[in-house]
Amino acid sequence: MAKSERPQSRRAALLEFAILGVLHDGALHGYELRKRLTTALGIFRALSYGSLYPALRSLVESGHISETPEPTASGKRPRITYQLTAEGKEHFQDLVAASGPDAWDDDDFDVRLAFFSRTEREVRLRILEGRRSRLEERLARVREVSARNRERMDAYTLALQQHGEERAEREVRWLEELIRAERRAALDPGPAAYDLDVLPPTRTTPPQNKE
Amino acid sequence: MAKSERPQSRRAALLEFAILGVLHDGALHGYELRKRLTTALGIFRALSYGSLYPALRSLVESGHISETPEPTASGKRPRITYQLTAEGKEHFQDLVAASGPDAWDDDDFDVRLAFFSRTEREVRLRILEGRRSRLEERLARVREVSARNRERMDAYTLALQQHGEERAEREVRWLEELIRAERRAALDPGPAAYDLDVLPPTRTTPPQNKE
DNA sequence: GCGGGGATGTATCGCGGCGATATATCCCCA
DNA sequence: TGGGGATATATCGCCGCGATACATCCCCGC
Repeated sequence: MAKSERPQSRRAALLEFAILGVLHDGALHGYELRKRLTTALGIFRALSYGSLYPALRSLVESGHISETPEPTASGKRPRITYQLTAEGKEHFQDLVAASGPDAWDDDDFDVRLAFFSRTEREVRLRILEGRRSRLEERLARVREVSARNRERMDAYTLALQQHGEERAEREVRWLEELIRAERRAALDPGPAAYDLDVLPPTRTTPPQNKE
Repeated sequence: MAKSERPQSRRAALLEFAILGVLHDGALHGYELRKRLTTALGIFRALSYGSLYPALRSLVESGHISETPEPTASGKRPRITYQLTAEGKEHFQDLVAASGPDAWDDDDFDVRLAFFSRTEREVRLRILEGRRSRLEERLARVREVSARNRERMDAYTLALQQHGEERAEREVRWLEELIRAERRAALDPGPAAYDLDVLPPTRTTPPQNKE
């Protein structure tokens, strides 16, 4: 197996994880890969090529992906498609199986969730619950600050504060719904019909079609 | 007036704006200033000294703030307090009066909102409305993507997508409440009892005290 | 059929923000 | 008396991001 080249910063490690995940179902070239990471998955809102291409190069060097120049007809403009190697697949499985203590940070969590359908149920539950308690800690801290100097705050700061709290509460409730669904699916029909379609409609607002 | 030294990157300009705003009601030293910017205001979640001190230096050089070493009793450990200069106050007034086309970006908006009580009503309304349409654009884009490949998405991506949509919808509603309140206060009791206590309770969930 | 504009596509560079780290003082408590 | 934690100032290196460059393809107007 190729040497693994510590993924330097936490940010870069996350990006590499996301790349492996996206590449896991199909080879892509950089441009399309970037679109998947930004538009489709919603993760990495504005990913720069100045981050993407170095990350791809690093992954090639560490042997997790390989690049193949694709000759388009005659002999000009070679597009480069990237695909997972066997080591890359293996490495992704390792990463997706481990729920490190970072898996519930904001960015990390979104990426982990994006690959939940390739994650074991046990790990999914651990991540969801970790995320929930992380969120509850944060909420408690915010509430405490808010209570301590409520009278010193002007109306706008107060409004922002309350909106923040409400958003956090909603996310906790959303997480609890996901957790319940996981638990239900884990016990309900025995080990059959795995992984998909286990979620109830998560929409908590009535099906209003506004505007 | 001192030369103004273009604030380089957008991020740095935002930080300088926030510093001026916080310093506007009282001189502070760096450590406390950082706490205000992170804990209290919620903006700049994790502001590094590697950003703060250079920004302070830049503001001193441009003449917007001044630093005074504070001798603590004998002759050791001089704490440095920073305060606005006349130019700094003036500059902050200019910044708070202008609603540039960036005022409705995520980070920018939070900072602008934090200083709303020192912002004229007209500008407040423009910023709130700008933010709302920005959010609606984003929501429309997300919805469109979501509709285009709903069947290709697994249950988890779908759940994440829906949660994101719902959050955006809520924020739009929250903004509309703020806008209504501004409009009401602008017409209602004539020009008296300005600026504060104009907001109704923004909490939209019933006052449940959970857990 | 020609040329402009926009999407597709690969690639690099400089600037500056951030995390880590160093250093120092003060104060509380064991 | 010394360890631990809050307070406080400061810097450094790494690397992520925005800008930019360059090239191809294709559609549309005229």
